[in-house]
Amino acid sequence: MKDLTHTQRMVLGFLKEYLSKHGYPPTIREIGAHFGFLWPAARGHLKSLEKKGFIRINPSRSRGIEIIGASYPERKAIPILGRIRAGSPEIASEEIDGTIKVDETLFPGEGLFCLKVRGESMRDGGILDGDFAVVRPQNTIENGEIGVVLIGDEATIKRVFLKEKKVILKPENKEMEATIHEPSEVTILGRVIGIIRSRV
Amino acid sequence: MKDLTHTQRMVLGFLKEYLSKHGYPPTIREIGAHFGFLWPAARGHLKSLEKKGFIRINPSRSRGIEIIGASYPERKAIPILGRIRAGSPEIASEEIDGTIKVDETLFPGEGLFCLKVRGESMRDGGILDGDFAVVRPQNTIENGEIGVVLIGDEATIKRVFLKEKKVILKPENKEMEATIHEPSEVTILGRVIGIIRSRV
DNA sequence: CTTTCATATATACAAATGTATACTAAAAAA
DNA sequence: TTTTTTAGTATACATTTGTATATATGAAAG
Repeated sequence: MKDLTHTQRMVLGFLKEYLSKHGYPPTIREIGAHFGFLWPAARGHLKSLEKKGFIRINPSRSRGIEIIGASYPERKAIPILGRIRAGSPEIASEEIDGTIKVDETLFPGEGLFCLKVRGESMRDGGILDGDFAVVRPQNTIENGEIGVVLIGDEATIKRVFLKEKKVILKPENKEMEATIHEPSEVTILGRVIGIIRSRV
Repeated sequence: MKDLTHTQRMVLGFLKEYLSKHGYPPTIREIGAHFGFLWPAARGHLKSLEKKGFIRINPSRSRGIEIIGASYPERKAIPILGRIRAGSPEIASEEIDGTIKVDETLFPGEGLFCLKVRGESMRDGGILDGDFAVVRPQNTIENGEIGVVLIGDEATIKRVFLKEKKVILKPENKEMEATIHEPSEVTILGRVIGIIRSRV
């Protein structure tokens, strides 16, 4: 996607702000008035934004500006799992401790779930005790990614390496040692695609 | 809140559907056309919906229909600021790079904003490059909390200590040194109350 | 050096859109 | 019964709003 000029970025910012404030987009004249220039100039910026793919202008419709990608982000509730039952890919409702609602755009994908992080084992990787880890369920994982792994009955978050047919689970903490496992011992539940921390 | 008639409920439903589909509300004529009756009838329904408190009609504004309550349910958009202008407590629209929508319950408070973290200075505190820091604006900060501080023209995130009438800004990174400032040199913009990280 | 693009003013015009009023009719409320 | 609310049709009008074009300047690109 092409770069925006300063003015174009400002106009796009105003569009988003106006939209979230009023629930409908501004008119071309309102945009011009906000920035202090005459409105035909605003139209030029809108045309540029459309050409660069940031917005869509519906011809002849008043306020017919759609912000592409962010128009009306579908919000989804991500369930927070207190415990993970061995071998169950689907989420049982009794395991849901609550939900967190976040932008679809921020964490895309289906079937996401959250885990509350316990312990300091991933501290050096920027994952602290009490954080919520956003997990995308998947059966395999790329070498070196942070995954949610089930060992026996317990789910842990570790950086996962695959080496010589062994699974190496490496904590991001200098005081802790990596553990080596047979592939049959561990089950990959998913990849950590995000962290949400609240320290209110 | 008063009950709606069948037609009114239908109209309200269409409003929500149209809004989520297009990103902007329908015109009165579009509402009428959708239901097959002439548009002045639709205006009557809108007036009723407004009187009963379900929508707000902005006079003389095209598509100026706001759905009260239901449209933006218990969710707030937190603006992402690209840069922070010195000395301006209020948020200028040209500085908004986008928004993140999260639960009110997760990050309560008014006037929150987000900053995209740059650099490794808070790495050991679990704040990584590229994270979004959720900031609650406030003028003072408790000793040892993580704050957003303006030095000159630049905003940085540091752990803030107040000691012997000096302000100590301590990076959470063993390779970096704390800096000591006169209180007049620094402006406390807010406290970091959360972190959102997306590594999709 | 010429062309293009970004930015902006100024103006004319057509289309879209909201406002208002008159009228009818059935159902609900007083 | 009488009045109010709901639900329409029909029409006129003013305002809002988008479209288009001519003009100009400075910066960037070729």
